[in-house]
Amino acid sequence: MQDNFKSRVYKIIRKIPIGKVATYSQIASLADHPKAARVIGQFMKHNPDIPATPCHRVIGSDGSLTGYSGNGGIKAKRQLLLREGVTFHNNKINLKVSLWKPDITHL
DNA sequence: TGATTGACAGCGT
DNA sequence: CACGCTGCCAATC
Repeated sequence: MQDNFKSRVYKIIRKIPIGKVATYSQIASLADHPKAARVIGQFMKHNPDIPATPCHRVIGSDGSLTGYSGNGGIKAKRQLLLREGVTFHNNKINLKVSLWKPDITHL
């Protein structure tokens, strides 16, 4: 188990529940590298564990879809999220409703 | 070892 | 509101 930034990112993404989405920046922040949002995208593109890493649940800071190397590209990504119950607003996701909340450990 | 890349973010126009 | 440029970071070639 390496504490590589990469592995950590994957772990975080795997924790994203269905019907929710997380932003690159947010994941990067959870991975202790708030500025490394771009790197997240690179790991996603490589996507070493497609079934385990729902990269389609990772979106831009605005709630807009970016990238996606899958078949259909952005369109497919949008469809996938819609299918999971994410509320879209034109071409953007309603973060107010669908943004994933990283483990609320305390409280 | 060094340089380039890239699925972002933020600010300015 | 839409588009463009710059800054940042780790991985990959």
